[in-house]
Amino acid sequence: MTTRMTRQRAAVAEALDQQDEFRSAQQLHEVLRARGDSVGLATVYRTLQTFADAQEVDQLRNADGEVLYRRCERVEHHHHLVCRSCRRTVEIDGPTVEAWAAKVGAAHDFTDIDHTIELWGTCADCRG
Amino acid sequence: MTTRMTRQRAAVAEALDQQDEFRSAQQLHEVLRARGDSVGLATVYRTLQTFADAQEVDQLRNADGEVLYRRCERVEHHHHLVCRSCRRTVEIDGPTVEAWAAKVGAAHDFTDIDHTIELWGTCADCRG
DNA sequence: CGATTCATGAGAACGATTCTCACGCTTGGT
DNA sequence: ACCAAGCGTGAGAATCGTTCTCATGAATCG
Repeated sequence: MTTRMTRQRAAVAEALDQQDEFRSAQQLHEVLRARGDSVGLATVYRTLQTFADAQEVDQLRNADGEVLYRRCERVEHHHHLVCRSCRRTVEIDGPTVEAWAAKVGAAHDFTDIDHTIELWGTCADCRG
Repeated sequence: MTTRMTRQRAAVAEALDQQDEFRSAQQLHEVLRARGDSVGLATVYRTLQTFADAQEVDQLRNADGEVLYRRCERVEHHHHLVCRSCRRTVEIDGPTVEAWAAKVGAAHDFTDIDHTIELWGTCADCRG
């Protein structure tokens, strides 16, 4: 076996599902505490990392360097357009960018190309 | 006044110019120490931040979340293709991606679009 | 039911970065 | 050049997100 089902993992998964936007491990920990499903902070971190490794959640860093997690609609590879202020997120499909990234990498003889492509902006609601 | 010229700032700028690849504040601090131009770590951090704010150096985060700095050839906006292992860097021009990012942002009614687009790969030399 | 072994949690440890604050040096004006 | 004014500096403390430690708890398999 490699992954056991525990009360904690179920709780983190559920808390994650209730969120619409990207959240930090600490925020999710707080959500869990508020719900009464107390889970240790270290466990929240570990669980999120496990989910991310299994590609069950998406992960990105905000400008402050904090890691944020979110369970996205689509499982396939995609990018995000995130509101700087409320974190409202739009999942983006970028076949053009993917191709561009691959081409640029090949052109310079780099392999195993990986790309970090995220868009940040201010959404209509946060503009007043 | 807002920016004074000090021995420390000159030293950091010079150390930065001697580097071909992206370096962390701590690495640059070490470079300075090795050269004999001792500068406090806090000052290195502050100075790099100042340079970055003035867009005199480019800044990005590696997978570990560390911030890396580099004085690039071109001053205009561009992206980077960086070798994961040796950090060899290629400056990339991405008019297509820029346009794509702007269009996607507008399509979802987000303003002040900012994008994080960096490519990571393994360069020819690091492949053996 | 038990044994095995992964998972958990509290707190310590870490590592990068920022802050504090007294002292020093650059600068602009004279 | 000389000085006053105030930004810049540095050593170490403080932050803060994240990871590690390790004894204890609980899924899972037979």
